[in-house]
Amino acid sequence: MLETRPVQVQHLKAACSNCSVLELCLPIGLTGQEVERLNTLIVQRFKVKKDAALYRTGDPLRSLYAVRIGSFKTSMVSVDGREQVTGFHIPGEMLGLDAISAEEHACNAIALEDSEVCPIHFAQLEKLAQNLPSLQHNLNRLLSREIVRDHSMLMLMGNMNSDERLAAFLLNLSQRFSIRGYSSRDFVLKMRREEIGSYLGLRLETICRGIAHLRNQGLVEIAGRDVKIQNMEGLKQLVAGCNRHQS
Amino acid sequence: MLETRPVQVQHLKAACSNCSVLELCLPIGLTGQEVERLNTLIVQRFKVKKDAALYRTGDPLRSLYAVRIGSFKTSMVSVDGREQVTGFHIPGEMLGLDAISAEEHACNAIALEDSEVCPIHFAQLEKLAQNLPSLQHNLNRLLSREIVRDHSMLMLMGNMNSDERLAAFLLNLSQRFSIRGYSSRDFVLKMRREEIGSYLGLRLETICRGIAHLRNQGLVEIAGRDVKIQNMEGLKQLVAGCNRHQS
DNA sequence: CGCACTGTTGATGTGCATCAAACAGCGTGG
DNA sequence: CCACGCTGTTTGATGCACATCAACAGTGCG
Repeated sequence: MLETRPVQVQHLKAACSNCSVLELCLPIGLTGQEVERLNTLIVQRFKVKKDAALYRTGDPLRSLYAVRIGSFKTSMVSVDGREQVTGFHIPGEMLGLDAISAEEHACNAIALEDSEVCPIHFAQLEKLAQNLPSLQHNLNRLLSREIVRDHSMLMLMGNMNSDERLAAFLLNLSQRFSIRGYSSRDFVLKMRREEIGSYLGLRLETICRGIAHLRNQGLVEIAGRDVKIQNMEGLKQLVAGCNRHQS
Repeated sequence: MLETRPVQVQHLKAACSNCSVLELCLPIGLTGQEVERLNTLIVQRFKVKKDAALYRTGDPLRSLYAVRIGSFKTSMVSVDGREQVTGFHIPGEMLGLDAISAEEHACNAIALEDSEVCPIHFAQLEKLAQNLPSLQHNLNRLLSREIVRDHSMLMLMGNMNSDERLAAFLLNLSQRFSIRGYSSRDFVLKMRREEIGSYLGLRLETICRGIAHLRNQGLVEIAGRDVKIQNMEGLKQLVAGCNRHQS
């Protein structure tokens, strides 16, 4: 399907090698034989119903999870019940990286729709990675990429106003859908306004108003959860002042 | 200086095995022999003058850096010049983890005072980690811990008011100094009010006012950059509603 | 169909940003 | 030695962006 696919994997049936999100998760850059070995880690994929938890804060780390189908939010909940959404995850993205630190999950992962994941047994993954340098390297990069992403979110929370945050959010989703092979201009939000708000450090009403602002500027057309981006460049300009740069 | 290639740990002069921050960085849990091998990665420690950059955004990743003496801030700068401080780093803490992702640094690291670091050549570290499972495990945990820390910051930015943020900041520093063997009630801020503000998503004036509030409540005594925590429990209660918990 | 959930829009309030001014510390040079 | 400028801190006055409160409309599911 893609040129990044390693050789002779077409007969593998159950895991990474015929997984549609192959190139986005751990196996990228591995040879067919190496993928085959990674394959052995994956006991069996499973489904998670909408609104069900894939894991919860404090659950012991058994596996990392690659999202195959559907989408998830990860969130922390304070003792007084306030939720902070820390991320949204679409197919091809990894869940559970924050659990490696203390060997227990540090957030909740909730399915935003009926979804399916590839569990990757972590202890076995670490063991296998000892013998597969490129697998280890990919895991390192995956962890580091999450750190970079979080730092961008801190920049957003610290320096952007509400409209800029919303624009940045939509652009980010757009890019990730694009990488996945979906339309970058036309997609569906699987999360509620309140969850977007929590993620961006805003109230749900502010999200609604931000949507209205972007619509009035002709940048997007958003009806309910259906998004059409009408002026990608305009959106980028809106966020432009806040991107990091050299020096 | 490329001095010794010693065989026994007690003879080592230049690296991990006699480093005062040994237990906090990568070598934790390694055997003496393993530390010796890690040792070979460290070409030579070096000093960074106050206000000088250890690295800058876009610099190629050569090494990770363990802070030995002094302190650093890491920050991203937007094209219109606004700075977002993404972290402060004291001795025993690692710098440069966000560079693994793209093999170039994603932020600036600036010394807050005259400081000293241990560079750890990353390519060699990865290679060595192939043969030292516990070293690889420590690196994984280090990366994951940074992710957990960033998620806590997102919670802070999304859900806490200015006084709570400041209290959380002081408590966090206090705990880290405590781990390092320094006083948890009595320490010096090496950064300016403006940098604290950037880190917490607030203006410097708001930091000053927050300090006044905490002082008026008898929680702390802060004069310039000298901090004395007078009511640790009170500070914790102030932040309490915002800590993550099970479920 | 009806009820619960989600989203939209308006009116009002407030926490923090912004603007402004004074002060403290500190090194420099007359 | 003090005068001076520079940087960093503190405190006050004012304004604004977003939160909060409230009413209502749209959506979907039992």
